[in-house]
Amino acid sequence: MTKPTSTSDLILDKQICFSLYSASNAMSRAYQPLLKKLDLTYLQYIVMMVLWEDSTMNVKTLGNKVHLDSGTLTPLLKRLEGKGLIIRARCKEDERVRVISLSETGGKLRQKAEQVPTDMFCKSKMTLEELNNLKLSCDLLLKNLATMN
Amino acid sequence: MTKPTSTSDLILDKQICFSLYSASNAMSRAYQPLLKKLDLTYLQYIVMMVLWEDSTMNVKTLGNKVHLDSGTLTPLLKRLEGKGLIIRARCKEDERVRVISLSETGGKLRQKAEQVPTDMFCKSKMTLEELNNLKLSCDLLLKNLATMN
DNA sequence: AGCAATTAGATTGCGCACAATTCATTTTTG
DNA sequence: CAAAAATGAATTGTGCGCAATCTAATTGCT
Repeated sequence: MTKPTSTSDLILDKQICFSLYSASNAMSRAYQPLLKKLDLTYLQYIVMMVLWEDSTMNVKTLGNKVHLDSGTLTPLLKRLEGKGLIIRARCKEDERVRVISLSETGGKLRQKAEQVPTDMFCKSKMTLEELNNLKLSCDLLLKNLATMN
Repeated sequence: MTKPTSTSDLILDKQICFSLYSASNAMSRAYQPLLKKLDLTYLQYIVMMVLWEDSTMNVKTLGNKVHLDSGTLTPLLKRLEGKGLIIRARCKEDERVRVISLSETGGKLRQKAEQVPTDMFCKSKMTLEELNNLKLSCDLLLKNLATMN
């Protein structure tokens, strides 16, 4: 992940991954004051966004969309259920499957979230080109790292 | 953080931050098999790297370098001390200050880590240009988000 | 000197991430 | 059709991140 074949690559300032990691943490921190108004964490916001697009979904499908597994999602979904934003039902045809769906309250929350992306765009102080390039790079890296062992 | 002024910006595929977040998670996951040989987590590896560059440092300075505070670092440093990789001393001149220094064992671990950056570079399957651009974008975003409230 | 303000770090509590395991329910197969 | 394999989700345990609070030591102020 660092320019190879120098005296040593174990130098913090050379670490692309560390930049990525720090930027991701900073991003999550920057979201927090905006999401506090919605009483959501960043990941909860992401999950709600998925459900605002498609209001019913099992845990597996959701996990594929957000690149996370039940170990992370199950407790998170229980919390969203506790807030009354989603309903965690069982699938009649296959009792193993947990069907997640948006509740009335959860649907209404969408309006309050509409301003969040614009606010974050302003906070970033970056141009659309820069941000789009960043997104393309991240998507490529994600894809390359996913198709491994 | 998303292209503004469309019907709705609350679409997962438009979310730059979600790409960043997912790439960061994937990166951390990809490091894990490499770092398992060193018995280090990703953040522990980063902290060790800082100490391999400069073997003695207080918690504050370390925190500034890795963009994290004592809430994260104190327990992590205790774990590294538990593994015998670092020493957590007190500063004689100012008893509040915790002086972190590399132990003999911690210093020796550097050799085993030398191959990690190259291995990660291969895993990324990206060019140096792409990675450098990604790093520049991340550093810029981090800087812009840091200089806020 | 004496007290307030500041500073460095530790602690607490919550919510992720994620590997590993477990459990229950299908599905496959001999 | 019964045993084995696979699947979807839940559980367990560890280690972050981070806000908020706390403690102890130092510095500033009068």
